[in-house]
Amino acid sequence: MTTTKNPAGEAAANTNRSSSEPANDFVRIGEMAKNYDVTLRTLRFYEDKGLLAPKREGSTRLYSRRDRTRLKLILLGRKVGFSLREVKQLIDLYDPSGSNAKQLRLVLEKSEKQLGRLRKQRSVLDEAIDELSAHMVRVRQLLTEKPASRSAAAS
Amino acid sequence: MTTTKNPAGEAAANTNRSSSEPANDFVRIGEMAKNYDVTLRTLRFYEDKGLLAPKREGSTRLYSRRDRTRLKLILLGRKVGFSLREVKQLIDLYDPSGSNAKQLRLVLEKSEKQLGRLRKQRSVLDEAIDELSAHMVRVRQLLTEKPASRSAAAS
DNA sequence: TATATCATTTACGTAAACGTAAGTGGGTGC
DNA sequence: GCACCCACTTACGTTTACGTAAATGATATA
Repeated sequence: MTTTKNPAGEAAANTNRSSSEPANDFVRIGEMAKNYDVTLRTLRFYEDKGLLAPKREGSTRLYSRRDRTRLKLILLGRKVGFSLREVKQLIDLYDPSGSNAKQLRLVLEKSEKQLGRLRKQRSVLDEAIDELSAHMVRVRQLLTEKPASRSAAAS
Repeated sequence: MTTTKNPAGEAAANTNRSSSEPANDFVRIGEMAKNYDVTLRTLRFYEDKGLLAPKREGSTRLYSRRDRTRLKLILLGRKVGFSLREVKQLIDLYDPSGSNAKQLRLVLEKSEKQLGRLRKQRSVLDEAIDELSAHMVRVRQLLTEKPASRSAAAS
């Protein structure tokens, strides 16, 4: 009995561990973390927030291909600036496997809004860059001028 | 004795209150907040953090022109993405009124670093925008195609 | 059997920049 | 003399996305 007790009679083709091929249908949390460059904490956190729901073998989490796809979506969502709450909403729409019609439209809507927010962020950023550059120009002038100048470096 | 007791014998040319001209040498926190569009809480918070140090008339804060200049700098710093801690460092450099030499250089250094961070942020943002746009394209395709398509909307 | 590795849960901690409530004081107008 | 407004202080609350113990369980290897 060195090869596990096979607790629930489930699919237990759990041969070698460090196979780098993601051909295994299920991976454990460690692999998952490595493959997607997130921490274990993050994966558990996402689960806690209802974003992931891997199956369990006893207490051990097993992530399926669907879970991996979901994680990819989550990470994409995060990358493009959605909060986890929003990501969850979007994923909850996607998931009911009936992603047929207005669900996609809703995703588009949200995406457009987010796109707007991103563009605005970019303009704010550009403004900041401009102002910082301008300020640097002023400081440089103070440096090259004779040190006989007064304050007046604000605005 | 309807015109105040003039508590400390200080300059008390405190004539009319709602003068919209910032010609008064000292303003109180309410004016300050209005003029720079910040909350009272913010001003007190900045003071608590050592970023501002208005003088007091009794317990009432009075902000001088220098204080206003400092606030402008603070807000500029915040706008270009410095943390309050960083802003404080920069201002503490500026202020010793001996802003002669390497202080300005240091300001420039920090500013260049920050500029780099801002540019990087922008590139991240641009990437996000691109990815979101790309994703939207895919979703739109799923919408225009006959609804006979399968999953595979990730990545 | 002892050890090492990977996993689990619970739960408090962190960072930034204030928001917000609660209770109080000072000065002014009527 | 009371109502108001503006201001003050103290101090806990908020938000997001995890980090970081701490204590324990399960599995594999030597």
